[in-house]
Amino acid sequence: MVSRNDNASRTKKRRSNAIAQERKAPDRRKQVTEAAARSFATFGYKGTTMDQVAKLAKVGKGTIYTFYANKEELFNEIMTGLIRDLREVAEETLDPSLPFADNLMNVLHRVLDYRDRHALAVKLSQEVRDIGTPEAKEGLETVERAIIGYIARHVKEAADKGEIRPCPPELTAYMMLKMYLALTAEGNHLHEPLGRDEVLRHFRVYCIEGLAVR
Amino acid sequence: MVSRNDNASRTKKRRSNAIAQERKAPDRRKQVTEAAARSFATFGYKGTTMDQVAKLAKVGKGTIYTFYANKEELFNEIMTGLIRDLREVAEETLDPSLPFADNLMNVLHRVLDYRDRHALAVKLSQEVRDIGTPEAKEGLETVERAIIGYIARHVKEAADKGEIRPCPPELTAYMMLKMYLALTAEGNHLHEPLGRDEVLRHFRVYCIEGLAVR
DNA sequence: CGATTGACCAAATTGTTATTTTGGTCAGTC
DNA sequence: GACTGACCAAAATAACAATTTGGTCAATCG
Repeated sequence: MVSRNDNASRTKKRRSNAIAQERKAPDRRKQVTEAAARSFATFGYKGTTMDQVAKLAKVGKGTIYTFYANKEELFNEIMTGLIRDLREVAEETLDPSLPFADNLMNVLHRVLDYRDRHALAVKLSQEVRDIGTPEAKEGLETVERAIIGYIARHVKEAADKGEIRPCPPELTAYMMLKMYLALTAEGNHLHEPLGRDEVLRHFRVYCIEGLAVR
Repeated sequence: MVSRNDNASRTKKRRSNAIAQERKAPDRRKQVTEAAARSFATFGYKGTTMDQVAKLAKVGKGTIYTFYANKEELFNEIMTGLIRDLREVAEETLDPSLPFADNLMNVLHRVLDYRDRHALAVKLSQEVRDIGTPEAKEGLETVERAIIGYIARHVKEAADKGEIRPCPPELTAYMMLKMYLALTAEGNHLHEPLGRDEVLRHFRVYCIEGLAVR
């Protein structure tokens, strides 16, 4: 449990002037983090060994532990990065002058393009399904909560502005995520995998406009 | 695989005039089937042993095999019964003179009351989640397909009549089922378990009316 | 005589022990 | 002092023994 690396992950010191990072001086931390991201996305949490990460990062195993106290912390960093990336995509797509529904569709549109970004989530879902790795499960739930929280804030805002009907924001965000997953999940033999445009079109109908004729 | 019981499940012969079933003459088949239904709902597929069923049914183990060739066939009968019951509830609730949306809500209303009828499905879902019993998984998928097929027929009909927007019936039915499960699934710590009325109210919004203001 | 039963058996499951793999450390190298 | 990889305890896996379970059928019963 305890180790000399209690504060390892918060290593801020990057001495040797930050600007002259130009050539050489391989950034160990980046190597490790990227190798880990690739490995987790390819082999899942269990399937990723620290030796594996070290080899992929072309780094001695001990080096990993100068940045991350243990495997779980390394995994957390990767998952946090996923959340950060998603939020970033959303943030730079959102246009406050547009209606909620348009923003929703635009963000969806962009997120759907990051198939590789999904690779991690897909692999982890499969891992949870097949062997139920607790760490993978918890990681995914953290991402879900983050996404739901993010959507919920915007739903509440839109509801307050009268752009959409009044509705419980959290539950609505939850339903949106579920619909998104139902439409995109390929591990489902109940319906064919849908193309990006179909996903968008159907999401609009089921979520925004409703089935009722008007 | 093969056995003397190839046609066991299709035992139709119930000699000794069918009417005088009044007293005595314990109906072995019924005993077995009901005991199995109770056992599967309580202990799941794996947790149910043939000895257990025999004891519950107060019947020798061999007797079970005069009606069902094996455990899987017995399980199938139970699952088929569940589908039949659900369809029956729907059928006797449906009123052709009412709009699609009203019928949908009415059926939902009635189905939500059969908590005990859900017990089997709930137990099997849990079993699939926890230990992934393939038979349980397949059984649930059969039920899902039946429900989706049933809903899809009515969706298509309603769409043809112009009662709802045009939409792919199968996919729409699939989404409806997913929404229902998302709203009712209690194994979900992402949101509180909803009461019957809340489920109904939200289902109407998310599925029929949509979030858009009109 | 056909319906019913429970001891019986092969196969699958579970419990147990031996072997290997893996997360994490740290003395030594560069 | 950043970095490494042989090293170790603990966890995972494989190999094997003991138990349980699905399914059978000769014997029994009504």
